[in-house]
Amino acid sequence: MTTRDDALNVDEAVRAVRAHSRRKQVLEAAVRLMEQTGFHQMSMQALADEAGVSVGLIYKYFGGKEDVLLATVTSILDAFRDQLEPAMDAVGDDPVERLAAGMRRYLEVVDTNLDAVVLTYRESRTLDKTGRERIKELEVATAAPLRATLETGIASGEFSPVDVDLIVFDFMLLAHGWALKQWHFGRHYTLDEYTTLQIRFVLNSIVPADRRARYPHLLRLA
Amino acid sequence: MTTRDDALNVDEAVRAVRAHSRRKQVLEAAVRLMEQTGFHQMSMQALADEAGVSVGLIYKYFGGKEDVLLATVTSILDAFRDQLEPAMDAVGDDPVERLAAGMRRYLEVVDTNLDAVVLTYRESRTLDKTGRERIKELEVATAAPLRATLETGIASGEFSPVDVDLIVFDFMLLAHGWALKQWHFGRHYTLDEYTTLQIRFVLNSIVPADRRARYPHLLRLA
Amino acid sequence: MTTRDDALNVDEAVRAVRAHSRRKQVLEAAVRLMEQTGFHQMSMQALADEAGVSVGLIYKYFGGKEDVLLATVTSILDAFRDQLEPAMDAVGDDPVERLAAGMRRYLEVVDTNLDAVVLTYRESRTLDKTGRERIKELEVATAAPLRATLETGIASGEFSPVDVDLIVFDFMLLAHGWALKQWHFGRHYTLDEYTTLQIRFVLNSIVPADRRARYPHLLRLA
Amino acid sequence: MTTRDDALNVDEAVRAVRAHSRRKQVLEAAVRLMEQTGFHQMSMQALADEAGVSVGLIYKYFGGKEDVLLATVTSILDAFRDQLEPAMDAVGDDPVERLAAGMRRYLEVVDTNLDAVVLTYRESRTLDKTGRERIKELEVATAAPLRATLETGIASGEFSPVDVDLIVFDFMLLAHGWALKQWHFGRHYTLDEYTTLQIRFVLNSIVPADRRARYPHLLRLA
DNA sequence: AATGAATGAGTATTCATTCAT
DNA sequence: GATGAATGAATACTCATTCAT
Repeated sequence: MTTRDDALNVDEAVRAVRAHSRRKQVLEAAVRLMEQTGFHQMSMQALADEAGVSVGLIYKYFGGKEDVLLATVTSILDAFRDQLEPAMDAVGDDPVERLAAGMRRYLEVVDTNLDAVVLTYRESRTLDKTGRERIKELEVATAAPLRATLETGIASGEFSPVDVDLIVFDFMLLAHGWALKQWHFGRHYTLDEYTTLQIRFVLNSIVPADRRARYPHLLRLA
Repeated sequence: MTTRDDALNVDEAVRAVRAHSRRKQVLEAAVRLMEQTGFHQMSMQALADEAGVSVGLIYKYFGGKEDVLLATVTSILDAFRDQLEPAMDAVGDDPVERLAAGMRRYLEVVDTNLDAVVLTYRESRTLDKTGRERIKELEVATAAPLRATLETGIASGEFSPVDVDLIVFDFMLLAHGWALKQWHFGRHYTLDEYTTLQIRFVLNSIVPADRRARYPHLLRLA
Repeated sequence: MTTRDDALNVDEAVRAVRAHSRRKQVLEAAVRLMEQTGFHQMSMQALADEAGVSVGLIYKYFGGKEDVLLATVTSILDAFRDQLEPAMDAVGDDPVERLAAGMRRYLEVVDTNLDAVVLTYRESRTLDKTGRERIKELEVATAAPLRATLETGIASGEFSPVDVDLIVFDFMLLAHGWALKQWHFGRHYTLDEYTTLQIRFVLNSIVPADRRARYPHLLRLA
Repeated sequence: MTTRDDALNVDEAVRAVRAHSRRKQVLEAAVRLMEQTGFHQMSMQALADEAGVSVGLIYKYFGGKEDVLLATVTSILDAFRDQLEPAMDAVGDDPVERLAAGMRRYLEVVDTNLDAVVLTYRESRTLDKTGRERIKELEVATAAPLRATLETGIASGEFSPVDVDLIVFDFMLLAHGWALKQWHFGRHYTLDEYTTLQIRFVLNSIVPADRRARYPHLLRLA
């Protein structure tokens, strides 16, 4: 490889890094604004001001307003995907413990992205068909680790033979509920309380009665 | 009271009826349109066309576009409020049976208002503070019959001493999930299957193990 | 027909008249503005101001900016179509006299629409395919009376057996030239001089030498 | 003059050549793009891409977008100026032959610059006053050889005593017509047919009847 | 009561031009 | 010399709302 090639590669790398940082800059501003007012109320000018760039530049890095929305929602779902598995691996092999750890981390991510989660529900209809499909795929993929543990646990008897798909989506709904009904839950529970109660609610339903005594820290009544 | 007064009253009554019917006409059109495109995409002209009235007339019956939204969402929540209690009364006094019947009817209402339920989540941020408060109150009020039965059942031992408020909101989330995740659930379950599975999921968690045998029709595995 | 129907028809008629007058109002303003600056330089806001209406209203009567252009150009071509034949009929049956009269009137119309004619050349590429086709058809149709007289005259020997289509287009080019090269011709000739010279130029070429003496008022040297 | 000065001069020469080649590169790209879409639709970015240079560089060689247009149109008119006289000289001294040869070559240049000629008509109003004056001067200068021959011929009796200026402009209009009305003429004639017919049309009008027999190759009917 | 013509503020997007590297 | 990232002014079009009839 010649020096010239090196220079080119360096240039490209620099550009890629800058592009990524610019995108992040805009996406973070977008989340901040959409939290307050929603996607439709957010003008591109306002977005530019909040991000500290010019309007025109946003169009260099995004296809348009809708593309900003898609990227915003996608980046949130990526956060779920990247954090769930490590958290579950950290507690060992017991399916019940793993599931509980996954749920807890899931809720932590929801809590740090409260408005972004709400956004996912509010604005998905705004996206075009392709965008919506992408989101749905990601949402399913996001919960894969929970699904896997549930299946393992059912096979080895730690869980009742429940409908895996339903339970996973149910838990996601309850977790998203922390964001969706924040106006209610936020007034009555801390995140920790909410997490503990929901984990107990789910496990109570799917751990066979004769095995519950093994998980007093998870299932003990308040 | 004179004849003239009577005439006036009749006139007033006629006017009131007509006004009510006009409002309904517009609201139904609004739901149809918002289902397809969302609130922001719905123009007042399109609403007028769909409702078969003129634009100007809508402003006689509603304060503005946002008021149409508020009225739309409110009318949906009213449907919940009006239908839950009768359905529960129809099955007698047993708290478990009553709760199950309430849940089933709740899900039926969700199913006949799929898009309207989604609307509730999508557009609530669009409303002003007053409107949002009104919606939240209604949503809480809507579930009151379920809450009451749950409390009764806990007091009499039919249910474990769970957190009532949480369980009620959890169930509402799961019920709304039928609409919110229709793209997923609609492909995998019929409404009846979804209902049966969710009722079992909830009851499994909150009916004490030693009482479950009494409700084989609700808790028997599929 | 009932009174109600009459009322409806009257309403419709009123609306049609108003619509036509509004369109004319806008088109005249459009010609004034495009004369000065060209189509692309004309903003819809400026057009609205010049026409004395609001921006929104223009969109009630026209599909968009390009539609305004199409309508403008079309209305000019209509003027040609409506004026040529009467002027030719007024001078009787002699083909040479008829042709000369047609040319003269054609040039008068060009002169009263100087900028509009230039517009036709300048902005036709701006129109979409359908629009361009429409313009071309109209332009051909516009010259139909000239074409007919030329054919008649060739058949009866008043004209040499020239290529009719070419001569007609040639004359149109020369007539449009009064507008297109106004910066040059306008400085050297009056409209009347230009007309006389061009008619003589064309007739000299297509009237057989032995018949020229019959038209001293048209062919006499200056 | 020192070696150093020589080196500088060589540098300057190299730079001048490169600059000239760069300009040509951009102008050719500009013609290609404007042919397709017109001046206003051509973005500087698109021009840079088509020319294979960066946007910034265009601003080194041209004052701005309008300057590119002026240079483009000017370069086309230069082509006319450079080619007309040699073609006329090649056929000898006879004014009629010279004029015919000039017309033929003029039309050949039009044919190889079809879109550029149209451009001249379309975009002239886009230029500022100075630019427009420059174009007009060039256009007059362009036809100088035709004008000269016509004057010579009139003096020596080969041509009737016509208005020289008018005839020259008339011929230019007819020649430009091959480009302006290409949509019509292109379908009915080849370039050669069009040329022959137009030359005959003009000469028939300006060569005295008693001299026409001398030019059977130019005036014979098809 | 009912209409729909008219308004004009609001907004996504484009693009000529500049300038740090 | 050469690049292309960054700017921000400009503009077509939409649509909630009003009001004369």
